Amino acid sequence: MPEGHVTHRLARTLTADFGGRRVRVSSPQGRFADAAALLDGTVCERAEAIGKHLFIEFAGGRIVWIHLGLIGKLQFGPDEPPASPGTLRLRIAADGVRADLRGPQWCRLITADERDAVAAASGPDPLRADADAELAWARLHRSRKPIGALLMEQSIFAGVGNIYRAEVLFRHGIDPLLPGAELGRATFDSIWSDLVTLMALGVRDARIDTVEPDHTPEAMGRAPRVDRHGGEVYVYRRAGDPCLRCGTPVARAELAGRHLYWCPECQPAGAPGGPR
DNA sequence: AGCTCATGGCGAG
DNA sequence: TCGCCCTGAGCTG
Repeated sequence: MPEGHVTHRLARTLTADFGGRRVRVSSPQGRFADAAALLDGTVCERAEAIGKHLFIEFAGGRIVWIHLGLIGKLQFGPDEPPASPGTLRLRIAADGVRADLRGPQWCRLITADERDAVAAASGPDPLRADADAELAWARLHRSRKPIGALLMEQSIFAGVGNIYRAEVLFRHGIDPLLPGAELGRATFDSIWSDLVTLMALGVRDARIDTVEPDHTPEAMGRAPRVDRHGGEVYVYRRAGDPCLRCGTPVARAELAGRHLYWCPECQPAGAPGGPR
């Protein structure tokens, strides 16, 4: 479920549904039972996202820190008995609405100080107004690691995940293996501003769409193909498919422990990228 | 019914 | 760099 657009959207929905309300909190699975008992019947103040971290603040300075990891989900629905309580880590409910958390990487009760420490360790988040892009540039500019790996580092681009990494590199014609130190300032600026735009659209639409109108399968005379993550993309999980710009088969390789997808023609070795 | 994979990240080696 | 954790969908048999 999770790149940064998901956590930001969840924070918004949590605040809208529960902010300022007295809530019921439970952990049918039992793995968060002590904390749930402490929070049950208290007021949920608001929720906030920093990159892929989600913080739900309750009265009394108690904060639930959630990281969904690769498979975690937070789903909303009417307040009715859970279908499979055995996997339900956390439920928050009020006024007939519920939020159900399953399979998170972390779900812990923390203090404001601990939340601040997580925030301090996080790099700038393109979805936050307080993001300092200069910090990302400084860290990236100093590194010999490939830009395709740096884009996955949460201390540089908080909230960016495997889909945005592949798509933003494609959109700017950048060789994923280009070392960060060899990336020009103008290319960095175009990456950053593109992430700001794309991720904000992701929050709005609850899906990742990256394909420009003149490259859509319709415009290119090809069969449409929407990935099961829900959006229309250039290269992510499209290995072997013809590139939507040039027709060259999309390539796939492992980088930073995850599958990376790119077009060998549009992003040739050594390509420094730049605005397109 | 079982296996693999997934928008992630940690700790051990 | 690898193994591991969490859950569920989409395959294969």
